[in-house]
Amino acid sequence: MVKITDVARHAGVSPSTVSYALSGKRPISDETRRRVQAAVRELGYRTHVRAGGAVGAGSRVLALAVPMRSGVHVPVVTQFAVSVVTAARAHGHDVLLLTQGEGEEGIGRVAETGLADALVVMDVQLQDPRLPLLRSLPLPSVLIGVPAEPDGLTCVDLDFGAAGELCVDHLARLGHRTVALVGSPPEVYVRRTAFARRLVQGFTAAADRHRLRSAVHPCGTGRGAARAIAERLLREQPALTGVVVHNEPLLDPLIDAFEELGVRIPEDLSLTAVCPTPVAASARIPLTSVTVPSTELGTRAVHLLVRKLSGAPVPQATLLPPRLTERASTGPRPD
Amino acid sequence: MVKITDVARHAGVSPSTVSYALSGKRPISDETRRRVQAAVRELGYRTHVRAGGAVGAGSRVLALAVPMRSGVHVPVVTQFAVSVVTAARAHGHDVLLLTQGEGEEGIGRVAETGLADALVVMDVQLQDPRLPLLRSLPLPSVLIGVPAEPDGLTCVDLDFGAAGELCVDHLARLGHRTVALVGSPPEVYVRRTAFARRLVQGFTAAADRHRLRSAVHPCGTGRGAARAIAERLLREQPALTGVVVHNEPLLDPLIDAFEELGVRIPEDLSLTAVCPTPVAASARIPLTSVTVPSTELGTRAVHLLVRKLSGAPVPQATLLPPRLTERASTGPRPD
DNA sequence: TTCACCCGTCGAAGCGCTTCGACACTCCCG
DNA sequence: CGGGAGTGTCGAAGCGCTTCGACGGGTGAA
Repeated sequence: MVKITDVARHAGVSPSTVSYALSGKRPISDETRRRVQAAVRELGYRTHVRAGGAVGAGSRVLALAVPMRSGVHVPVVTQFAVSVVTAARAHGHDVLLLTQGEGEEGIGRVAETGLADALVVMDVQLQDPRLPLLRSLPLPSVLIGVPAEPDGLTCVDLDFGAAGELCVDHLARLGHRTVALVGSPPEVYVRRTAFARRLVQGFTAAADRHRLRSAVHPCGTGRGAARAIAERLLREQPALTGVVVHNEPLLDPLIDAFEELGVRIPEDLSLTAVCPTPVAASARIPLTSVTVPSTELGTRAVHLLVRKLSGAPVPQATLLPPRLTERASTGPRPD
Repeated sequence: MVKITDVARHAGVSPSTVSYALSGKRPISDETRRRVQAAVRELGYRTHVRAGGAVGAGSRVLALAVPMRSGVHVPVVTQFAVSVVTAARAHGHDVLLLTQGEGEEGIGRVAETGLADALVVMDVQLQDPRLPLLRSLPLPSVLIGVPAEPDGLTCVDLDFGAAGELCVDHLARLGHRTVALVGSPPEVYVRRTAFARRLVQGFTAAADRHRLRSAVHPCGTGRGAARAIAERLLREQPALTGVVVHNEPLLDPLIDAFEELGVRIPEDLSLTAVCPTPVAASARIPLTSVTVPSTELGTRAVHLLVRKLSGAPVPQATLLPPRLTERASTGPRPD
C-alpha cells in the first residue's frame, strides 16, 4: 500500500505539503504541486479513507435509503438508485445502499459510525418516521419526495399535485366530463406515501375545478386486477371517457382489459399515464403521459447534497414542474 | 460524539480494556465485560469506522459490483442486490453500490482506498476484464456467475448448464421431438455473459443427447419481438412442440403472441421457462420452470465472503443444482 | 534600508482506535 | 511456602492522515 509519506519522499517534500497540495487548503507553488501530482500518479497513490486524520474530514460516501416496500415499481426505483450512484460518482462520492428494515436503524448507524457523510432518502411518506431522526442528525440529507412537514429538511420531487392536475386539465380540454384515477396499490396509500397522495389531491382538485365527475381507485397489479378494475369502472361510471393511471406495471394489462371489454383507446376512452417516459413510450399503445423524471430527480438530489456539504444554502423544496407529452392514447370525447 | 474513552471512563476501565471487551481478542472478566457493555448501551457508543487504528482492521463494508448492462432484467438484478444487502447486514456489513463504468475503476478504487474489505461481483462474463484485477487484489471477492477460467476465484451460481439440460430432459420425457430455445437479447451473448452461454450449451447438449431437432434464438424484449420470434419459430420449425424461454420480460408477450397465432399452450406447444419462481408463477399461464434462485445466490455469495474474510477455506465454485417445477405450460406432445 | 507582511513549506500534535508488551494478581503444584 | 503459569488489566505506541503553529525568504511600502 502506498501512503502519503511515500509520495512525499518521492516528490522531495513533507507529508503535510502533499496533503495541502492535494486538498488545496493552503497555497502551494505550481512547481511543487506539479511534482506532487506526478509522484501521486507514478506511485498510484490514493488517500486511504479510513486514515485517522480523516475522521474529521468527509468520508466521500453518501448513503442511499431505499425502503423497497411492496407496491413500488422496482425498475423505477432502480432507475433512481442508478442515477444517484452515477451523479454521486461524478462528485467523487461512493454510495452505500440501505434497504428496508435498515430504514431507521440503518440511517442512525451510518451516521454515527461516520460511514457516510450525507444521506439520500427515498420513498418518503407524508408522516415519515425517519424525519425526526434526519432532523436531529449532524449529516446533511436530501429527501426524494416531500413529506407533510418539510421544515428543516431538503426535498426534491416531481410536483405530483400539479401532475395530477395537468392530466385532468388535458382530459377536460379534450371535452371529457367523467374521469377516474387508477392509482397505485392500496398499501401505498395506507402508508401515506407522499407522491401518491399528492397526485390524488391534484387529480381531485382539478376534477372539482372543472366540475367533472370523478372517482379514485387504488389498484393492485397484474392481469386479474386490471380486468377487475376495468369492469368496475365501466359499471360504476358508465359515462367514463377519461382515465389517469398512476401504476406502471398495470398499464399494459389495463389496456388489454379494456380491449377485451370492447373499449377502444383512444376512440372510446382516453388514457393518460403518470410514469417514466420509456414506460409510456413502450406500452402497447404509446401513452400520453406526464413523465416521472427519475434520472433527473436522482441527479438533483445529489447536487443538492453536494451543495449542502460545501455549506451552500439550498432551497427547502425543489418541485419539478410536470410536463405532459401527448401520444396515441388520448383523444376528444366521443359523442 | 461518544468515543471509546467516554465508555472507558464510564465503566471505570481503560480504553484498551473496552476495546478488548468489545472485540473479544483478549480475555476479559465477566464482571468487567458486563460493565463495559452497560456503559456502551447507556452512552449509545458505536465504534467510529474511520478511526485510525481501524485502518488495519476490517471496514465492515462490502462492495457490490452491478454493471446494469443492457439486456439484463432489472427486477431480477435488484432482487440479487437486495438479498446481498440483507445477508450482509445479517453479518454486520454494509454494502457499497458500484455500477457500470465503475466496473473496473470502481473495484480498484474501493479496494485501494480501503473503503470496502470484500467484493461481490455480478453479471460475470466468460472472459471478464475484471478477473485479472480481482485476482491481484488483496481483498476477498465472490463472483455471482462462473467465468471460463475460475482458477483462483470464488464463484457461485445456478448450474445453468444443467438447467438447460433439465428443461430439455423434461420436454423429451413428454415426447417432444423438436424444440427451440428463446434466449436473452443478442447483446447478452455478444458479451459472452456466463450464465446465458452456459444455458445454451446445456440446452444444445441435451437436445443432441436426446436426438431432438433444436434451434437457439437470442431474442429482444417487447411485443414486437415476441410476435416476430413466434412467427419465425413456427415458420422455420413447423414440427416445433417444445420451447424453452430464458428471457423474463418476454414471457407474457410470447404467450400472447402464440395465442394470437392460434397456438395453444400447453395443448399445441409446451413452454418451459428459466426464471425466478415469482415470475413463472405470475405469468399469464403458470409456467413450468427451472427457478433462478436469486435470493439464495445473493445470500450464498455473502456467506462465502464472510468465510473468506475469517480465513476459512471455501470451494472454488458453488453450483446450485437446478430444480424444475411443473406448472400449467407443459404437457405431452400432441399427436 | 528597514520593517511588516505574505507566501510556501515544514515539523509536530492529534484524530479515535487497536494492539503490543508489561505488570499485578491469583492459583496450584511441588 | 516458593515459584511458574495463567488471567485480567493497563499504558504507550502507532495506524495514515490532517491541521495548527511556526519559520524562512521574498516583496513592497515607508
